[in-house]
Amino acid sequence: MQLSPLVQSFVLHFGEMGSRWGINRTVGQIYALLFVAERPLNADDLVDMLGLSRGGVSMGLKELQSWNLVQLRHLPSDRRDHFTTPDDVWAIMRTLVEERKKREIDPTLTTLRDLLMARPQSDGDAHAQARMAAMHDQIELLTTWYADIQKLETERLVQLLSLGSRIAKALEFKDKFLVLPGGKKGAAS
Amino acid sequence: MQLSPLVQSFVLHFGEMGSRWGINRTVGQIYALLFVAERPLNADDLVDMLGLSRGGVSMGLKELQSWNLVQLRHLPSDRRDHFTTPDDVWAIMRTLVEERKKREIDPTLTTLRDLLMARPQSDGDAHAQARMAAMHDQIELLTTWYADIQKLETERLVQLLSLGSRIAKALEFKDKFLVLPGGKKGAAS
DNA sequence: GAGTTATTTCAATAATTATTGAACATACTG
DNA sequence: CAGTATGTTCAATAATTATTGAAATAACTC
Repeated sequence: MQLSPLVQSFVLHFGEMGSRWGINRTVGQIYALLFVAERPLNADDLVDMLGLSRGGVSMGLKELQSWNLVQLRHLPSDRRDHFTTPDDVWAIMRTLVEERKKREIDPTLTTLRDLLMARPQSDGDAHAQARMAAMHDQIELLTTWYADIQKLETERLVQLLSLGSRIAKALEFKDKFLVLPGGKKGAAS
Repeated sequence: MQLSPLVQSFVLHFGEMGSRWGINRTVGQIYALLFVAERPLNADDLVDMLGLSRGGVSMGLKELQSWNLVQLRHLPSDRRDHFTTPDDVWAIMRTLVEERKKREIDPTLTTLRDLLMARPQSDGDAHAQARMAAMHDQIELLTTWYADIQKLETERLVQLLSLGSRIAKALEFKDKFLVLPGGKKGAAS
C-alpha cells in the first residue's frame, strides 16, 4: 500500500530525526506511521507501507514496546498483533520523559552518589567532589520537581504551563512581603 | 599525567553515557574532565590525561564549543588555548536545554507547521493532520512555557522548582472558588 | 624568513550500529 | 498431524560514526 504525500513527509521526517533522538530510522518511521494512522496496524501493514524488512519491523516494534510508546492490540477475528500509539499526546510525553530519565539521568545520579561517598585523596579530588555535588544536587532538584509535577492531571498540568512565569511574578511579590516557612525573610530583589 | 581514581571513574562514566546522550565517548570524556578540573586545561593536557589522539581532542573541543558547553580561555604568557566549563551548573543546564531544543525540537515544529498548511487529500490525511496538530500544540505549549521560565534568575527558578506541585494545589483552590479571566468558571474537581 | 609551537583538517581505518532475509519457533486450522 | 499463518532470532552485510595520525595551516619568536 501507498502512503499519501502528507503522511509520507511526516514519516520521513521522523525517520531522519530518529538519529538525533537516539532511535534509528526504522523505529522513527514505524512510530510516526502508528501515530497518525486511523486504525491499529499490524507488522505486515508496516512492511508494506514503509518498505522495511519483516525482521526490522519486529525489532522496531520490540524497541517501541520497551519504551512503552506503542500498545499491543488484538482485533476481533484476527490473530495478528496490531499496534497503536496512545491517543493522548500528554500521556505520550510523560512516557517519553519517564523513559529518557530512566536511561539518561538515573544512571548518572547513581554514579554521582557513589563517587560522593568516596574519601577525597587530594585537593583535586576535593574540588572534583564539590563539582559533582553541585551537579548531583541540581539533577536531584529537577527530578524531584518532575516527580512532583508528574502526578498532576493533564488538565491541571496544562493550566500550570499556560501560567508560565506569571507564577514567578507572584513569587516575587510573596518574597518581598512574606516570611518563608523556614523563618528566613526573602531578600527583596 | 595520571588521573586520580575518583576523577577517572567520573570521566569513564561520562564516556560511556555519551552514546545515550548523542555525543561520542571522546566528547563525553573531555567534557567530564573539564567539568571537574581545578584549572583551565589545554589540548595537550587532555591528550595526556585521557590518552586520546591530538586530532580527536581538537574535534571534540570544536563540538563542545558548538554546543556552547565549553569556554575558550587564555592564560597570561601562554598562547595555547585553554578550556573550562562554566562554574554555574544552572547556566550549563540552560545551555543544554537550549541546544537540545534547537537540534531536536525546532526542526520538527517547523515540519509540523508546513504539513498543517497542506490541504488534506483524504479522510486519512484529515485524521493525520488532527494528530499532527495535537502534537504541534503540545510542543508549542511546552516551548513557550520554557521560553518564559528561562528568563528567570537562577535563584527564582530554584525557588519555583522547590515549590513543585504545591503551586498546583493553589491552582486547585483558585479553580474551585474563582472565576477565570476568560469568564469561564473552572469545574470543581 | 627560518624555525618553532599550536591547532586544524582529512584520508584511512576501526568500531559500532542498522538492516536484511532466511531459518527457526510457535501457535493456530482443518 | 500436515499445512499455514504469525512472529522472532540471528548471522551476514551494509551503512554510519568514531578515531587516529600524518600532513597542512596558522601564528608566533628570534
